[in-house]
Amino acid sequence: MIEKIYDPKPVEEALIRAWEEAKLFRSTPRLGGRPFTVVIPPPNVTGALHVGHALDNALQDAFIRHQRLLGRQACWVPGCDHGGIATQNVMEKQLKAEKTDRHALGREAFLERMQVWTRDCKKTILGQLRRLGCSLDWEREAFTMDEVRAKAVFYAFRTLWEKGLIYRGERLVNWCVRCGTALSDIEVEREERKGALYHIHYRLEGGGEGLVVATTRPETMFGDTAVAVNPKDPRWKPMVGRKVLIPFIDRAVPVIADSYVEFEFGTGALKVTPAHDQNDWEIGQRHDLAALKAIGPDGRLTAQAGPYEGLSREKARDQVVADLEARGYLRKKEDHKSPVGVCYRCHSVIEPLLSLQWFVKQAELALPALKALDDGRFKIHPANWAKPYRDWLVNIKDWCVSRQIWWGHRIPVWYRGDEKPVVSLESPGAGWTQDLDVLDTWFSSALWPLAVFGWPEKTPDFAYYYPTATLVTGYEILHLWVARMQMMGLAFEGKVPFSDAVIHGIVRDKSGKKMSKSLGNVVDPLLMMDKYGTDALRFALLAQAHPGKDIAFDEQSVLSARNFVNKLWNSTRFVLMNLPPRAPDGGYQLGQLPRAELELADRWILSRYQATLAKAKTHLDAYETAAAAEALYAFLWDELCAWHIELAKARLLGPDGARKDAARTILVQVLVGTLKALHPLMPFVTEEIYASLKSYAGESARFVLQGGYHALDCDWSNPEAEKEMALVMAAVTSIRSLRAQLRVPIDMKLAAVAEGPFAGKTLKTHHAYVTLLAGLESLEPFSARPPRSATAVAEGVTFHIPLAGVIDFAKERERLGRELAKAEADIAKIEAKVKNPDFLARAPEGQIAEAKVQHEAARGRRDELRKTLADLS
RNA sequence: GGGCCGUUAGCUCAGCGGUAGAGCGCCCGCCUUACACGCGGGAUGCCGCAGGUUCGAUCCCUGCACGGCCCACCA
Repeated sequence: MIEKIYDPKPVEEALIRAWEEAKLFRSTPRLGGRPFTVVIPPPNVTGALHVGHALDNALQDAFIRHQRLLGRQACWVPGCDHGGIATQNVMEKQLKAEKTDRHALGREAFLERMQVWTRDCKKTILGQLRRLGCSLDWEREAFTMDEVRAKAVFYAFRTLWEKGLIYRGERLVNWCVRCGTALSDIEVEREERKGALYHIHYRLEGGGEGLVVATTRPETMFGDTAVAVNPKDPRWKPMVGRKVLIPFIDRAVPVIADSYVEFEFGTGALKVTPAHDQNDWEIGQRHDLAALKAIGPDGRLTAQAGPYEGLSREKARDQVVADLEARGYLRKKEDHKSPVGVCYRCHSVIEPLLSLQWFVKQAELALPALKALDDGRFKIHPANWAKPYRDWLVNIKDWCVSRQIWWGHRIPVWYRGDEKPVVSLESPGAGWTQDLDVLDTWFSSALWPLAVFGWPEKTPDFAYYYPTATLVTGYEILHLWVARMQMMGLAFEGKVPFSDAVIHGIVRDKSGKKMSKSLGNVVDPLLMMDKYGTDALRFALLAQAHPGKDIAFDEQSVLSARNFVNKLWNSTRFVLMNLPPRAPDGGYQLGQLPRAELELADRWILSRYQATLAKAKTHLDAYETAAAAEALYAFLWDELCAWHIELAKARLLGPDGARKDAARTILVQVLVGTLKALHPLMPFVTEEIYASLKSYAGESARFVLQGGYHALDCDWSNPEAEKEMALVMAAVTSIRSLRAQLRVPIDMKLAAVAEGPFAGKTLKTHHAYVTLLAGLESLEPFSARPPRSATAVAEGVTFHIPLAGVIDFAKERERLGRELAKAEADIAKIEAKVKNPDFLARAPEGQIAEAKVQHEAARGRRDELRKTLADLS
């Protein structure tokens, strides 16, 4: 450990191996205390991990390590999700590149290929999680489609079926033409697309003017089974009850009255296509209309469309519009923007399609989840996500769970002729055929916290680890996944599957845009780790992960974090350089310090140290990594390194003895304590450093996690020392500022004279601090102002530094002028308060007293500056 | 249409009732032996707009504007 620069790669590799060999993250059921259990949001086996995963898992790892350091038994379960449509799409792309497709391959062969792909992909993903430093219990690896999970899925399906909560029926569903499958409502995203509103003339049956409907989807008109108008619309009232003819095919449909229709929109007349529009479907239900399919599952027009049969939706629209126009049916075409549903996996436009699907009834399942939220058994962090979560549960609709793809859990229902279907994992016997569909991938995901512990078997693991503690995930799957886990967990076991959900934001690119392959703005976490080290990437992400907020990811932040890692490394290097080769028996302990005799820098840093550890703990308890990171960063860099280490140097370089040992003790203890506090955020460098420091701290644990957080031997908080040190710091800064602004070379040692109300005490006790840090040669109490001197005014103390022949006094006057202006601005602000009778009458006493002190101080400062300026003129 | 979040230094973002903060960037000076992945110093802000509450508001309340996200059946 002597390199000037920390080299992460070899350290990380060695530690990953060491942790795993020591089974450091292994958890088994044991007596006493509830464990802190977390299940990983299983990444889809679609490829490699992205920065979003890095954030999600870094957060979980931070929380898990934090709990372990607090002494809690913790368990973090790894695994992957088979990822249904998403994964099948990846494979289909591969096949396409090979100029073939899944149908040519056949179901069996296709699934075999999927298995091979899955195996490789899991390996990649879990390897990446290892590299990220994730303290997962590797022996618990689970997969949503492995044998144990398949049993859970079957059991869940059967139980819901038996309770009458699963049914099969022909409904209007969201159909993705490209993926060739139905989707649930929440798998449909809305996108604003430019289109047109077409005004189309429908003639009256038997002659007559008829009416004009307005539609964005003329190609669906072959599926029309009515035209609807508002019952209160005087324009169309006479038409109600008559019949109009669909252009080209001349099929007659009734004009009906339904209050769903808006007066103002379009022409006030709506063509009703129950088989291809949700609203039309509902109107159809109310009026007992037939649902005619004009578009098939392949996205092409059906025989209903007569001459247009076989055309794709898109081509049909163009053709129909052209023909309408040619034949004089098109009365008007206006630009129209409307939100259309698109597939969340492939972004092609969703076709509402009438088809036979499996559904899970939701209303009944949602109630316990609502109750758990309302009575606080389930908490969402940050809390503002609770409302959208709640609203969704309240307005929940039945969940379409069947998918017309191959990759997934096959629906365990078997059919034979007209017999009643049988729910079974295996074939019930000869002649039975299984349902061709598979279950929505989110069905198995919803069971994840149950299934990873062997449920529905009553395993010891399940008894011990379920329910879990905290779930960490992004807000984009709050409904898709979080809500469904709550529903399932409560439905099957009567307990919330996790008591807390931590909802984080999305990692976006530098300019705030969502990362996507097509935009080419994706950040590869592996590349970041290669360049800057894992700790740097983790720290950069965690330091920006404010609850629920998106992160605009800039590589610069990783570089800053890398610098911070190096800062920690070098402070350790410095401390080690100043320690004897071998640690004393029992190490350096704070308890051995002569408390009463500690010098200011020590009392101060211990006070700050204690406050910082408390702050970091509070923030991590509340899942706020950014605030914890900031507190530790500021403490280590701006307090420990910038001031305390500088002040300790004198003693460390001096003769052996009690003073040196005190300095060593404090440095060792504070550094080890800080490093442990940082460990959840950056496990590698802290582990590495701990190994070389622990003996000096009198610790024998092999790894940080085994040692637990540093416990303080007593209360080191010391407001007086903090106040006094602030004075020293202000004094040093003011002299440094003077030097810098007047270009006094750093190696030129200055002789100074100090005066002021606190000067006596400050000088006497802390003479050495100011002398050392401000580059003074001598510092004498004020007896008389030396002639031709520059002046540094800090709060409560004024330094006069003779500099005749060194500096330009015109410049000094200028500088003092700036200082004076600042002082006067301060006074003005404070006076506005102190001279306000209302403030004096109504503000709390402490505030008034404080303001008066500030006022006095500022005035003293101003007077000092004025006097000095006068002397120089 | 409903809801949520944001609007603070050039950029990215903290702070959320008592004289405006960080990181990066910028300017000046330093290889001062832990660290140039560093050290010292400096500049920069109508804290979105308008009202209100308060002795006092960047912070609380109400409107408004702009941006983003989620939900939603105007074809």
